[in-house]
Amino acid sequence: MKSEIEIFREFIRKKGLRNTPERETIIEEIFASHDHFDVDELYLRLKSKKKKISKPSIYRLIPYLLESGLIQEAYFEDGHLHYEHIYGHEHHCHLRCLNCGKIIEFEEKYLKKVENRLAEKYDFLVKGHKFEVLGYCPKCKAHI
Amino acid sequence: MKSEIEIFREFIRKKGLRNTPERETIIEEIFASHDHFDVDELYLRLKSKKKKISKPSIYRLIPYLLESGLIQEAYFEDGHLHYEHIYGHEHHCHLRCLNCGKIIEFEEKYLKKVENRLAEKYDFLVKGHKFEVLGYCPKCKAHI
DNA sequence: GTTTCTATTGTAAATGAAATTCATTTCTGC
DNA sequence: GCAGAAATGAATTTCATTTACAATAGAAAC
Ligand SMILES: [Mn+2]
Ligand SMILES: [Mn+2]
Ligand SMILES: [Zn+2]
Ligand SMILES: [Zn+2]
Repeated sequence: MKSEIEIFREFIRKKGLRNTPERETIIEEIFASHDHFDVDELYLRLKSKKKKISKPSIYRLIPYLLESGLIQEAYFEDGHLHYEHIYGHEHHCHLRCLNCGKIIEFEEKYLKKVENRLAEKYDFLVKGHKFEVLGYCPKCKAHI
Repeated sequence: MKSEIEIFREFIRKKGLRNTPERETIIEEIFASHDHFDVDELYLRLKSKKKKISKPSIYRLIPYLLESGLIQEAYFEDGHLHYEHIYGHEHHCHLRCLNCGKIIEFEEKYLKKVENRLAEKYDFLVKGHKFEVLGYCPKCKAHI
């Protein structure tokens, strides 16, 4: 299986664009962890490792990572978007704590059937779904 | 069944807050239509009806409408939040066109069972869920 | 290797949604 | 009416994201 960076290099070449050390650095940092991420947090992680990457470079890269199928938008929280890896990851849903943001991932195969039923019923070309269950985690529910 | 405005008056009184003509005007406008809405669109609707309500008054009212159970966040699209009525509405999910924003609402009773299973398995206090199916509507899928 | 073309970069400025400040107004209970 | 507290609108601020622009640097052609 190809690595994320190989997928990206191929994608960027096919589009007739250019790869750069900055892009490789950002991608390396994103995929060094398996966690969800947001732009600011990623920027600070790079900064703390003395990698001088500007925020616009991150913002400009994200649409390409989305288009190449390496990441997707996971959820909108605290006023900004959070992303997650998808290349090489099984599709999954999120159980999210409304207080502390804790995320638990789970599978729910039935939803694929719902997609198919809707596609037929409403003549939609269905591309996917997002299923989020919201609530309070064990720690937080005690204090609310 | 109580009207939305009655629910709101009761809520605001119980909190020891005050109702105002501005709030009544905003609430009247929100519930005059059954559609989803966002702040800017609501502001413009009020403006076009010569109702001089400031945007901050709308932004300040929304947390109370959420807290009182009259509305909820529906989805994040085009850089801002969209809301929907919930008081007197059956819970439902959304099929959304990624191109034109068209929304189709549908029911999926099975998801309540998923909630219960997760609550037990992960010791969460579950408050609800969001299930969005994304794709392209009949009109848009022809042009993509 | 050099040239040439143009995508990418970082800095700075601009946007736009949402929140906040503050002086003024308006409720509400006494 | 009066006092105290809450709400208002205009203006300002904040913060995420985007854009402008001049300098830089891939990469393809020579
Ligand atoms: Mn995830
Ligand atoms: Mn709806
Ligand atoms: Zn929590
Ligand atoms: Zn459409």
